[in-house]
Amino acid sequence: MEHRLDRIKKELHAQSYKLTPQREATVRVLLEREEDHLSAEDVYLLVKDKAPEIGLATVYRTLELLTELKVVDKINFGDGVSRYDLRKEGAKHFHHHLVCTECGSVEEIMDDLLEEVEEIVQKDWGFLVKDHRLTFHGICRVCQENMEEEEKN
Amino acid sequence: MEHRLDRIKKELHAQSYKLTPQREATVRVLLEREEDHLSAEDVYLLVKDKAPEIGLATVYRTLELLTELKVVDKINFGDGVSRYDLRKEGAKHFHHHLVCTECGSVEEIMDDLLEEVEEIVQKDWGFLVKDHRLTFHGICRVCQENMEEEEKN
DNA sequence: GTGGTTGCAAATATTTTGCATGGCT
DNA sequence: AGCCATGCAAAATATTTGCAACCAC
Repeated sequence: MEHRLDRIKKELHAQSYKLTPQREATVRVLLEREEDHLSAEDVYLLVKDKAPEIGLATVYRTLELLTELKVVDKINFGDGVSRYDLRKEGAKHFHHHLVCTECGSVEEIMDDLLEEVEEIVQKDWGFLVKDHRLTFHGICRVCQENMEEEEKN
Repeated sequence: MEHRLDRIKKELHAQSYKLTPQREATVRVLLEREEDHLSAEDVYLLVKDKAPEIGLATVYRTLELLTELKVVDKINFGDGVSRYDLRKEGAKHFHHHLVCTECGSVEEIMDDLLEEVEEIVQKDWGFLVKDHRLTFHGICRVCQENMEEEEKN
């Protein structure tokens, strides 16, 4: 954890930004809740526990900064809210998501899966791929099981 | 064109919705500008040419309705705006996009490309895939060529 | 008349910005 | 002093909702 914070600190410094207490508190929240997909508001509320004086605007500014530095990815699942997702260390690409249309759960997939597809896109469309976003919509294992249960009744 | 409009009309009727003049004008705009990725505001301005009395709220309501009926897909490229994209006729899945980070152009890919990946997801994660969203970010052919030009100078 | 539909205005929600203040070097 | 960063409030954007009026059957 501290190791990743240090890394982020270095990346900030490399661009002559500072790791202020507010920024540190924000990054810590993101590290602690890595599996979640927090909105700016979510982050704000969690950061307020650590640093009660912080303002929402600062959280937005910090998240924007972290997005620029590619420390987080800004994602959007179609509700009106942007969510922020920490990049895995050393990950070349953004990871994928499985969004369940029944229960709304979001599962992450770290495997790349798209290497072949990217090659096709580069070859056939002449498009130089830098990153991707892949989200599957469907029904998660748990909801499938629940639906089978219901059918029995 | 009329054929597709008819189809949409039937789908509306099947759910006891009507194809009002406002809805028709909206659908016509979407059909005419199929290659584009229009925001609600964009659609509104275009529809106003055909039906000047229409209100923005009606456009939003129509687009929401069409999304429900799976006539259009609501997408989001990360700017704060939702865009609406007509489903290709008979398309099982949403098509993919290539977003150029240099010039902002958006190219569409109709090929499926993901069949194998979906099988993996179903098998390894027990997730029943219904649809997907895939967007590649990178540099389009034209911008790549421009960048090569510049390097020569 | 009934029920879905519309336009307008107001309300909401999310994100951005202006500006005076504060902290660090 | 100079500069980046912050908090607050106001502004800007995007979208949704309440409601009276409207239209078609």
